[in-house]
Parts: sequence; structure tokens; C-alpha cells
Amino acid sequence: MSLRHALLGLLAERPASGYDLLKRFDTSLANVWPATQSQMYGELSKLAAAGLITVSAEGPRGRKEYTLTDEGMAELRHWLTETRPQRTPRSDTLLRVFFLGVLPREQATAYLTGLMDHSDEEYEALRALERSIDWGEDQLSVYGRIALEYGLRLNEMQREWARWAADRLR
Amino acid sequence: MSLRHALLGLLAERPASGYDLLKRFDTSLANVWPATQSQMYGELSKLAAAGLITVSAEGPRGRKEYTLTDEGMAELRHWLTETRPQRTPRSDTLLRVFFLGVLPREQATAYLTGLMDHSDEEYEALRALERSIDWGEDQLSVYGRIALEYGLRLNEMQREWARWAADRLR
DNA sequence: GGGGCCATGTAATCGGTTACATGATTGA
DNA sequence: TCAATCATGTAACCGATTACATGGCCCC
Repeated sequence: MSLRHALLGLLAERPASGYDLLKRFDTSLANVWPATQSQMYGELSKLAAAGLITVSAEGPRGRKEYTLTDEGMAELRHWLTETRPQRTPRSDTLLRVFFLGVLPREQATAYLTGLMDHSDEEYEALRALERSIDWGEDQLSVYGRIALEYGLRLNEMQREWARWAADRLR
Repeated sequence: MSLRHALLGLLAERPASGYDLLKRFDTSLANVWPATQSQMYGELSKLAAAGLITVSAEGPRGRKEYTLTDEGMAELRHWLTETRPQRTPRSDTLLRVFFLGVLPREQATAYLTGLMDHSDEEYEALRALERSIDWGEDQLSVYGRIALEYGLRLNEMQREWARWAADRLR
């Protein structure tokens, strides 16, 4: 149930409408916690009903601007400091590795070299994202940069691991 | 919908009952694709209904032994070679990083050093797992070892990244 | 005999995905 | 005026989680 916390986190920065949040998701959090439009509007309603956010303004076209309440901020801080991630992240990619034995060796190797290529592409996409962002001194810049570094290192690691694994099969 | 492929993959090695598969999950695939008992029995019924596996024997206590059919093997090969993972993996851990700015700096640092410790523990747990397994020449040994290496490298990377990030906050 | 394990299943709930539906406003 | 964008919502479905439920078999 982390989408609610993602929304609280974004609203901690500044008030926003569902539509605003949707766009900010796509350009920042989508890489670590994808969410759909349907889900976000539903979650915002629930958060408002729970008193963690409130409708602070209404604009044209039925636009509703949400603002974090004190309770919402308390919940956000609680989530950050008192709770630990509990679910093991699922990896579709790694699951396949377990079963590569049912393929002829050359196809197994092809899977691994495919992963190398994919890691390279992801790495470059993150570099491009890094260049496209106007990094300031604000908090989301500082921590967003740290999260992006994680992605860069992850893809480097993945490429080297896939190279090692492909070599090992020979 | 990867649980079905995980089950097909395990049954490709040898026939097994739901109960067998449950235990084999816990000792091998649980780190990349956790699944509950309820889910597995349900999925096995669906796979049997779809003709990808069949009940090849019935034992005491209502035990049903499932065997992969040719269609099941074809589906497994198709999944391995023709499809790519599509969902972005969600990371609860990384999501929090984006919002560390709402905490006083020392608490943000504490979160990162906590991640370092956690990575060390995970690393050691994987090393212990590695020692506890009787690595043979069979396919699941070869590829299981490769998957485990991924986990080791991931945790190493994560520890170094967290160290770097904590330093950066100073 | 009885405790522990083997073995399978159902029901309720939840978070997430896909698709559908609707309409207001703005700017070229 | 009309296309693009802003803006919110509903409904159906699916996979995953939690809890509950049941009973047979084996060995001490």
C-alpha cells in the first residue's frame, strides 16, 4: 500500500490536483512505482476521506487541488521512519534465469546477451533523463538524483553480471 | 502472470504435487517470485484445466502429482524466448528515498545507513544459502547459482550506493 | 492414541490494470 | 470552430494476500 505514501510525499512538496500528480508521476516516480490514472484518482478520494489530505481549492473543469494535512504529514513521516519494506520484490527477469536449462545453450546465452543490451539501453535512458532535468537545490532534486544514481549503478551491475553469466555458460 | 510459468518451469525438471512445489518454492524461487499456498493450488487447477499440465498420479491423502504436457513445455519455451518482462519492478525502498527531504538530515542519513546494514545482512544470508546447497551439475544448480550471484552483486551494489548517498548528504 | 506433518481447498479482501465514459476549457 | 489538452470518474477483471477449514496418514 505504497501508492498512498507516494501521493502524500508529492503533496508534501506542494499542493496539486490529481492531474498534476499524474504528470509528475510520469516524469519522476514512474521508474520506481508505476501507477495508473484510475488508481490515483481512487486513492486520492480515499486519502481525503481518511483526512490525510484535503481539497484546498477548486478550479475550472472540476479541478480539485489537494493539500497535505498535519495528519497526512505525520503518516508520511511515520512511514519513512517506522516501517520497513516487507514484500520481496518480484523479478520477472531473474525468474526466467532459473529455467534457461530447458533451452539449447545458444538460446540461453542469447537471453543473457539480450539482458546486457537491455541494461545498456536503460543506462543510456537514465543518462538522458539526468541531462534533461534542471537539477536545483530543492529536496526532490537532491533525493531524486540519489535515486537516479541507484538506477545507473543497478544497470551497470546487471550488464556485468549478464556478461559474467554468459561467459560461464561456455 | 508469471506464477504459472514458474510452476511450469519447476515441473519441467520433474513431476511434483502442489505440496512438493510449495516447498521447492520456499527454498529456491521465493527470493525472486514469492507465492502463497492458496495461490499455487488455484493456479495448478487452472493449468490442468488449460491442458498445460496433467494429473499423472494420485497418492495417499488426496495427493495429486502433476506432470508437464507437451503443450506446457511449448508454453514454457515460448515464455522464455518470445516474451519480455513488461512491468517495471516496484521498489518500496527507493520510493522512500524520494521523500527523505521531509525528515531532518540525521534521520535521512539513518535511513541510508540502515539500508547499508540491511544489504550486508542479505548478502550474508545469500552466502549462507550458497554454502547450504549441494551444487551439482544439474540445470537448476547451474542457473540457480547464476541467479544467486545476481543477488550477491545486487546487495554489494546497494551497500556501496547507500554509503555514497549518505556521504553525499554531508 | 495422538501429535505432527502431509495435502488440498474456499472465501473475503485488496491493490493494480484495462477499458470505457464524460465533459469543460483553451488556443490556434 | 474545432482539435488538443485538462480533468475526473466508473466498472470489470486479475493476481496476490490473509484467514479459515478440513481431513488423511505416519510414526512414536
